[in-house]
Amino acid sequence: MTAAEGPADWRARKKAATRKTIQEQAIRLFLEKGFDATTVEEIAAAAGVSHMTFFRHFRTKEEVAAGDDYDPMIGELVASRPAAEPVVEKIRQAFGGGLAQVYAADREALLARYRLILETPALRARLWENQNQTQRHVVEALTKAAGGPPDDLRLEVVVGACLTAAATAIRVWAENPEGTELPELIDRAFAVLREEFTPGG
Amino acid sequence: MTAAEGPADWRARKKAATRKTIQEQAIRLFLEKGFDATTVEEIAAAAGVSHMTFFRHFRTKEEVAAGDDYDPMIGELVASRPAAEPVVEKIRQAFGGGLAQVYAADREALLARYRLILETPALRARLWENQNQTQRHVVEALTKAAGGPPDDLRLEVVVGACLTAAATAIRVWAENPEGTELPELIDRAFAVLREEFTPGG
DNA sequence: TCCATAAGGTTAGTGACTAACATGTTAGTC
DNA sequence: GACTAACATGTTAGTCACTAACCTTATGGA
Repeated sequence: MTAAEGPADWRARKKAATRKTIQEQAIRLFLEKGFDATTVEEIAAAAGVSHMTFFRHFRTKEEVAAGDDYDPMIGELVASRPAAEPVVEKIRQAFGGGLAQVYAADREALLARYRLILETPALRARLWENQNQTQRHVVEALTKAAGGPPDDLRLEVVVGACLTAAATAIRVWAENPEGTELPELIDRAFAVLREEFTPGG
Repeated sequence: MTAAEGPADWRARKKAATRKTIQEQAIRLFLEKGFDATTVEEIAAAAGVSHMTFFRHFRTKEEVAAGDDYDPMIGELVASRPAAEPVVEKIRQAFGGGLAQVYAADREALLARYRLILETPALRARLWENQNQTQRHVVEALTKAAGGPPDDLRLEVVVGACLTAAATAIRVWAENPEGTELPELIDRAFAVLREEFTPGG
């Protein structure tokens, strides 16, 4: 209770704390016993709340493990790149840069989370839904950054290919984290796009 | 009961007939009332079976609407292309060719099914899972077709980009079927890949 | 003091999906 | 022609994700 506190500020903090506790307990249990073998009831109990509170914070059991917290950020990063830069390069820089930070700060957590997702069908499905949503955000950001809406199909295909490349790099990394490091893999994945789709081919 | 009938042949036929009935009734109800508003119990009743029979034929409610019947075929089509052909061209030809047939025979059904899938979150997620599975099949087929396992990341990225391009074309088509026809869109999507990822930028 | 608000709890559902067990029908065997 | 194994299907009784309606509690302001 120092001084500068908004009206209902501590409420928000408490709510965020509850949310964080739920998420931590959920991830812990998922890693310990597997996603399917963990019930929402257990997660709620471990977090000291009722199962309704769980669902007030997360719409589904999948969302707590594979929710997408970074999505709006990616859109901004892409939009804030120099206008003259080619689309592929914008995405590559935005994505690579954003991920490098998470990677440096939290490599082990990122790895554990992705392995969990990749080995759980329900979470994999959810991850793709996220990727598609990211794609929509990026396409929207790029459309706004350019003048009029240029070529919908073109933009969607390019962004889709880039995100697929990035997702592939992450997948390959998670499957063999002892091998090449993630940033390097992302570089390589984008290099493949450039090399493979040349007319001289 | 003519003559040439395998031992347990008519069993298989009856089973296939039941499966087909369930699927037809399911799709009909999904299109009439929406996916979420249709219960498995209703589908089973409409098909004249119990809900257990439904689950013996389809593992989940999603599978009956967004199951992937063509997956093994794609693998074979890709593998049977001339070895010298670039990977992108193999996939483009295999995919384009296979889809053109379905398209010519069943355009309306294809459209209805895709619209249903695209407007239902649960089915969209399932569709992505399918695409990933197709990707695995194609990568496997190509790895086998080549000699040793060349570059895993390279192949995964290329195949992923191609399938994403095809999926984007289908999506754009389903969202606006009055516009450009699907085969044309697929051509364009692949053209975008070629044009956009050239080193010259 | 009293009331509005917002986080959380309780309870009673619905519906997808599973496991265990029962039934009828057909294919081969004696 | 009865006998049995195999198999598609049915019945029943669950578990668990998720929802809706309603109640409780605690804070912050009037």
